[in-house]
Parts: sequence; C-alpha cells; structure tokens
Amino acid sequence: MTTRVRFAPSPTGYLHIGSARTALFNYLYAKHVGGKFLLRIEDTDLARSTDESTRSILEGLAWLGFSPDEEIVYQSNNADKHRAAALKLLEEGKAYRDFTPKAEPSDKNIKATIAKRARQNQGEKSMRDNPFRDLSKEESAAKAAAGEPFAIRLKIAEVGKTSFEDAVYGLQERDYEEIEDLVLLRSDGHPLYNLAVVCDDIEMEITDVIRGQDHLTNTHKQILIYEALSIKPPRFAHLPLILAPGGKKLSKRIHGEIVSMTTYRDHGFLAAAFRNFLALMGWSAGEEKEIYTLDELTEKFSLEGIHRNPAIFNFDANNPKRWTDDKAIWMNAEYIRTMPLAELLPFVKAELKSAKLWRDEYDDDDKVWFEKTVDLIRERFFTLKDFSAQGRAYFSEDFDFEPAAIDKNLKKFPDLQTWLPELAERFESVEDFTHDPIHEVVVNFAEEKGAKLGQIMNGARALLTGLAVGPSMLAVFETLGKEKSIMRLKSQIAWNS
RNA sequence: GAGGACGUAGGCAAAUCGGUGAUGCCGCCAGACUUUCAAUCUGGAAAUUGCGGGUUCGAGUCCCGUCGCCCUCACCA
Repeated sequence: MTTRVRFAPSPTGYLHIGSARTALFNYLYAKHVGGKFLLRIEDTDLARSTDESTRSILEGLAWLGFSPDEEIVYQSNNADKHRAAALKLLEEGKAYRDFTPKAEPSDKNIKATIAKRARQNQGEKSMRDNPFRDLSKEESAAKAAAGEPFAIRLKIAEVGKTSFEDAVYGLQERDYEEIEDLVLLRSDGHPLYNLAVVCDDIEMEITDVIRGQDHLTNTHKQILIYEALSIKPPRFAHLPLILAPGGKKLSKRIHGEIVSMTTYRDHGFLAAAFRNFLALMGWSAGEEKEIYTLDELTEKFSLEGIHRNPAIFNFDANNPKRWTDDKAIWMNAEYIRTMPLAELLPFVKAELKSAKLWRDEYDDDDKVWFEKTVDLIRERFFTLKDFSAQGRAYFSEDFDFEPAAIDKNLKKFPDLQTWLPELAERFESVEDFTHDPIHEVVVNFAEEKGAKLGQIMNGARALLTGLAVGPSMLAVFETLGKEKSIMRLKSQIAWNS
C-alpha cells in the first residue's frame, strides 16, 4: 500500500509557523518513502473560515515549495458524506440523538468556561449520564419526527479504553470514562471536526496522520469513530509544539505576523533557508550538520528523528535586529552567501524589481558587472531585502546616508571635505581603474596628507555607499567604476545633511 | 479540576546495550584582519543534564517523588 499523508490546515488565519513545519514533515515523510503528499482545507466551520485565509495558506505552501500530489480537498464539500456516516452510526445504534437544547456558547472565554465546568463536574457527573442516551429507537425517532431538534452523539461504551501507538510519543491509552459522548452532528445538521477528519482521512485513504501534538489526546476520540465505522485507523505521529520565548504558547493573536509564513517571504527570506531552519525545529538526523538541501532532508528524514519536547522559537519584538529567531536569520545569511550565484540571481532580480531598482541591462550589457556586484555584496547580507536597502547605492544614485556613518567617518574629520574631492581628481588620471592602481593612488594620497589609510577609506565608504560598513573599499571603487566614484567623492550632499 | 505530554548552557539540537574531562550550531565575549563589519578567521565564557531521592562499580540515559511548563477536555477546528 502506498503511503499517503495529508496536511490539513483550517483556514482561520494565515499559515502559522507551526503549521508550516507540520506541512514540511508531512512532505518530507511522503517523499522519503515515495508516497503522496495531499492537502485538505478544513473549512467545516464556515463562520470562521475565510477565502482569504485559504489563499494565504496556499501562498505560504507554494512559497515553501510544497505542492500537493493530488487535487486539494475542501472539507466543506464532503459535508453530505459526513452526515451520511453519522446517520449510519445512528441507524446501527452506535450513536444516538441528543435532544438537550443547545446551550449558547459564552464565546468570550470559552476555554476558561470549559475548564471551570470540568472542575465543577469533577467526580460528580459521569460522561454517560445523558438522559437521551438510552432512549428507545422508537421514542427517539418519534421525537425527531415531531420536529424536535437534536444533535447526534457517539455512544461510547461504559467501560474500556482506547489505545494507539504514536510514532513519536509511544503507546497512548485513555479510559472511556474520560471521554464524553462526543457530538458528531450538530442540531442544524452540520458535521463536526472529529467526524469530518475521520471520514475524510478514510475517503482520502490516508495511511499516516502527522500533525501537531495539540491533537494527541483528541486522537482517542477519532479512534473511537474509526472503530464505530469498523475501519482500521491510520498510523499516528504527533509533532512537538513550537512555543514562543519563555515557553509560552505561540499565538497569532498575541505575537502577530511573526508567526505567519508570508512574513518571512515578504522580509526577504529564501524558502530553502527557512525550510532548513524549520526542519531542525523538533527533528534531527542525529549528526552534527546544520545545512541541508531539500534532497538531503528528504533522504534523511524519519519519524524516529522527531523529538518529544517542544521547541522554542526565539524572537524579540522590540529589537529590529532580532525581530525573528537568530538562527533563522543566520541560516538565511548562510544561504545567501554560499549558494551558487546563479541560483541567487533570480531572487535578487525580483527584489530589485519590486524596489524599482532593476534595469534590463543587468540581463545583457551589464550582466557581468551585475553578477560580480551581487557576489561582492552578498557576503554580509542577511536577507534579500538587503540588496535593495543596504545595497541600494550599487544600483541607484538615489540612496540615503546613514547618519551614524556620516558622523563617525566623515564629519569627525573636516579635512575630508576637501581631501575626498581632491582624491577624485587623482582618480581622473587612472587609466586602468582596478584594484592595484587604485590602491597605489589611495595609499600615496593618504601618505601625502599624513592621514591614516583607514580614515580615507572609511570616509570614501560613507560617501560612496552611505554606510559605515561594507566590502573592501578597493572593491567598491572598482565595482562602482571610475565615473561614479569620482562623482560621489565630489558630492557635497552628505556633508550638508 | 481531570487526563495526556515534556524538562541537556540564553535558543535549536547531539550523546550506540547506562560507561572516559557532556558534543555541534545560533547567540554572547575577546583577539586577529592594522579600511570598516551584523563579514571572515582564531580563541573564550556559559550546563552540579529542572530539583530531591533510589538502583548500580558507574545514570543525561532506569525507578520514585517534587517543581515547572505545555496540550486536551465545545452542538470550535
């Protein structure tokens, strides 16, 4: 039997970082064993699901490069089948009609309400004391025929326990006493999550369910549904959660866009780098290696390498430099400076285009220059955004001067205001404007003025790039070329800023 | 409240059947590169493996307890 796994997000927000990792692991597992990776949108809850979320999730997955091997399944399209399954169980006496009037949810603090109720019922009520549980078939049918609204609940046996072997967490057992007769179908005929998931997984012939640990205890309920339906449950593998700094829950509401996949795309992350980072959250190949290509991940991935302890995703909302996990940023930088240049170029091109810095000559006449320049500046860049931000001066005359750079490297040495234009004059006579000749000119110039070489170089850097840091100035002069170097050295704009 | 998980340096991880000074990466600190650095190179600090017991010649690895943290418990998904 071929392995079939699915990633099943509910479209109530964008693609969450934890969901993205779940998708990754599903994808890797499927590819590792030569199975199929499927996608199902769990939009059963029409009130909360939005098309925009679906779009955002699809976008996030597309960015990460996980395309499903079969058509996307929309759970809402299967509602009739879910209903039929509930009715079948009712017919077989494995479920019953519950005529208890539906309680209006207090909505606000629903979790707290549940916990509170559980505390109060503690030891008092049995999970099986529903008065309608043992209503005779005739009585139940009569009430229904009379138009009384009812929900359909699964009839769970009085004694016994469910158990399954989780591929990550091992043997899981739960006593029936602890499981309520769960609602399968709402009184308005709407199928509920657990029923829908089980029915769809059966329909899609899913062999392995790989999902977040938050579903671990709910799995028992689903197993009960499988058993009622007389279908063998799939294998389950639950993934440790990804937590916020301090071990707290990572939530969209509290942490905002930091948890959204599209944020990383929009902030200049390479999908390959982020995938790599995500793969190391909760999984390891058991070796001292950090950088893996998708193929390597696919080859090495196994459920056995998944950890049981939750991982913390680090970030500091108040620190622009640490807006997201350090290691993720480092990983991205590592990819930017070490990946084959040819693979990086299209990304840089797209970035420059979106910043309106792209010129078509970069693809023909200035191709060599463009490639050389990208190769030079990528060395100390962290995200694709840096090419249009810190790298702006390489592609446009319209760039900003960083105040700190101007103060520290320029205004602190007033002599530079006349020296640098003077240096520009010397450049005029340099025929071969390359490393060695430029070096000679600058060294002689500094000596003549009795200045330290660094003083001249750093001042020039501030004027030519607007920044205090960057590649070796000789490389910058050469890259920018004679004409621009001279022009910028003479410019007084920075001095007047 | 009940049930279920988890707990190796600030973070992510490693450590075959329990067996040398607990390993790698990120981050941090320092030195070098005497042209910068959120680059590169080199070095360093940082963990009584949550805590307390127990088993053992020997425990991060097994057992018990304790604390912490997370998850689930809905006519949400």
